[in-house]
Amino acid sequence: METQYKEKTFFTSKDLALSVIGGRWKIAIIWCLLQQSPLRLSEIQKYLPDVNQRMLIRQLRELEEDKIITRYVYPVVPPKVEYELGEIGLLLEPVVTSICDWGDNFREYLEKDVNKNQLNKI
Amino acid sequence: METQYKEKTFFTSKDLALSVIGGRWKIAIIWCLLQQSPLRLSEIQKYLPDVNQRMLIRQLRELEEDKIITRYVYPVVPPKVEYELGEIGLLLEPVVTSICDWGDNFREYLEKDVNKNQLNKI
DNA sequence: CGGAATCCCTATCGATACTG
DNA sequence: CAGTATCGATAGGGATTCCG
Repeated sequence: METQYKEKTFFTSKDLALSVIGGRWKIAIIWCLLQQSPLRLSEIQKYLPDVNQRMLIRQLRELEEDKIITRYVYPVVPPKVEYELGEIGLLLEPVVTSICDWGDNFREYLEKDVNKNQLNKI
Repeated sequence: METQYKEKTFFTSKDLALSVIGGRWKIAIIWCLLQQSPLRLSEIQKYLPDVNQRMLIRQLRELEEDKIITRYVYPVVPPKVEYELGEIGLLLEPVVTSICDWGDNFREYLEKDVNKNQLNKI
């Protein structure tokens, strides 16, 4: 989902939003930073073990370009970098929450389905 | 985002949700079906001119497998097929709404930014 | 520690053409 | 109309190495 909003002239709200948060791991990253903030790269990696480092860094860069997150570099040795949600990024909380809520519903729905199938087998 | 929840044993709610609705065009498709339902393939294409037909069909199939949408085939010539949100799919309305709302906020945020930059140039 | 860089492979995407 | 088929392009991703 690397269509940048900067390149296009017109967007509906959903297209604009999806161009920014539609990336493969972006919602997951934002979820992390809503759980705890700021986070160092290595900490995000612990939250998201399935994402390889290169991808994670790419997605973090894109989010940074779009001002969703802020990246603080401390000039120390060894390096210390912290990521944090910006003003507009924090407003994504309802999006993440509604997705998690729906996930809960979907899980229940799946379990109901399993029960139904088990009943059918009797 | 073709990690199917069926293959994994454990998921957080967000991972489960993202495995189902995280696909490239799925939120957009669900958005369409919340605007109007049922919709024929050609009608969805009008809503989403940026999505090519093959991708659209693939994503529709995946959503169908996951019971998010229902596909009705009328046995007529020429073919008529209608897509509709299912019970659990309809519950995605808050997700889509919150994304659109955030898109509005982000647009405002961008415009503020433009103004700031213009002021800086004076 | 937090990356950048490289190689390399696969999955997904997208356009076009074709079909019942 | 609602799809398949095909093919080349691109994004995703793993592993490893190197650097300040």
